[in-house]
Amino acid sequence: MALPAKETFSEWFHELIQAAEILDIRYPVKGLYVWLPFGFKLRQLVYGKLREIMDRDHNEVYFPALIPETELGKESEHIKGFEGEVYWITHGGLDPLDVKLALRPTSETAMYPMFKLWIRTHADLPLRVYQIVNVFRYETKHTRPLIRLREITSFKEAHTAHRNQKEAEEQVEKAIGYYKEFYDFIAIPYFVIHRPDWDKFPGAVYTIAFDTIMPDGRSLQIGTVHNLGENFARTFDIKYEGFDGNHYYVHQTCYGISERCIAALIAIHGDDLGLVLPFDVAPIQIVLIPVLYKDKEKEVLDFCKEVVERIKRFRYVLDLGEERPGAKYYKWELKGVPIRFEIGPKEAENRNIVVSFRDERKKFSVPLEEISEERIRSWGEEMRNRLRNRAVEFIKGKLKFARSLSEIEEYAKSSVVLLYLCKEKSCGEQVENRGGKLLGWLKELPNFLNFEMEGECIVCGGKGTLAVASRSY
RNA sequence: GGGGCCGUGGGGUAGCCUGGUAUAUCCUUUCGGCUUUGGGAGCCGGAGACCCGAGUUCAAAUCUCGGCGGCCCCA
Repeated sequence: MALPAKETFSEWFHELIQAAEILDIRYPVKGLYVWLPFGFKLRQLVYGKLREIMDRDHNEVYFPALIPETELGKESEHIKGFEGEVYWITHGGLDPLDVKLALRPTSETAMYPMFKLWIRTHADLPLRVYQIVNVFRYETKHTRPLIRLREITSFKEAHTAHRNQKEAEEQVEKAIGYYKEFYDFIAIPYFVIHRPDWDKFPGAVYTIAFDTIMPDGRSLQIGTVHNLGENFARTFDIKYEGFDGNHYYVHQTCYGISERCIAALIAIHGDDLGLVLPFDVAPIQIVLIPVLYKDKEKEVLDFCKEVVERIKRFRYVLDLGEERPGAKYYKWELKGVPIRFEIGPKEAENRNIVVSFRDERKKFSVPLEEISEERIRSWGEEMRNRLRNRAVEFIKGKLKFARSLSEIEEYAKSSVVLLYLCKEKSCGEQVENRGGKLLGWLKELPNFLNFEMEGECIVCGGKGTLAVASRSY
């Protein structure tokens, strides 16, 4: 009944997503999981924010899930990066297909043949579209719910085309801005990191990634932004007619976020009692627990109705179940409900309410008249700030700065390691040989860190930039 | 890529090594009833399991092989 402690992160996470009814992990295919109603609601609320951000200057589209082998294989770097993990449809009924069909591992090669048809002149640019779809990857490593999946069910991928490199660059910056806004909204701290050249997206010119830190000190990539340059445009022959009547290749970008954002949300904010959800994305924002005694039930229930009148604009539950109040507290804490109202005979008599916040778990009384939409929203806002501060403190505690290669080896076992490193591949390899993966170089310093961006390379002593290495998911 | 461990009610488990007990253990869950209700109440009664397939054997949860699934370590 009790959850494993959060210190045993793997077990805690594994049991929490089931106990809190996020996913049912018993689906009989490795790496595929079922979203339960509560989990799906959380997903919809989180992705609602992502959609709101995207809808400002992207159009939502839907492309087919099947990609012919002839298109998937066109861009040589791209296919090399994915060929080991593509699921293939080889038959229609009993007949072998002339051209095999891939279940999309990502949608560049589905979209770009159409981009070629859509883009004719500079007036068609910039083109900015996104879709939220499932993608399939045949993972051979350990699959994990929400983190390493064979069917990623919630891949938000945006694809853009521009007139020149400068505009593509600007789009990369904008994309980073969208993702910052998104992760700030759910109070998840992140690092914005320029991936090493040898670890960029297959077919990209360069890759910027968002990484956060899980409770066990391993890093989790929670978003990527790629500048594709003209690479795909040349392969798929995507050209536009410029002002001068000449034809030019477009410059493209793409950027994505998957349900790993939900994994980060659960893992970073949760505690020993279960989920802790920010007010805006909680499927249930307020729970009312009546404390019923014989002979006084009517007073309490009538007062509950008055309270409900004041909070009906929010997602609330009045829990009239048979359990005792204590059992209900635990149940709704497991589900991460941000605000709890306790209403018993004393409250009914004094016309006040006992309030408790999920993250603090203190109790205090508030007169009924003070319960208003503004008051509740400000509680939600304060809670987001507390969650963010707590997450930042946690992440700072998981960071270590290494001054030597041997320190990297020592620290990487349980922490994320900061170090100065130059861009030479041989120096990067030295770091990776010490355990952990080189995530790359910080594109910008997070506002919660106080470091110089430049320093001596930990390997060769040359000009280095602040870099990050860690064991990663 | 290499190595190891493990599949028993919805969840967690005992039994397996050394095959055989008249009803497969315990906790949780769930259903009915009584009783209770301010931090996981109690009592009574009921429900629910040996991953799949083949083999060995008089007899398989237990031994062997294969499949499927899960976990851990190393690269």
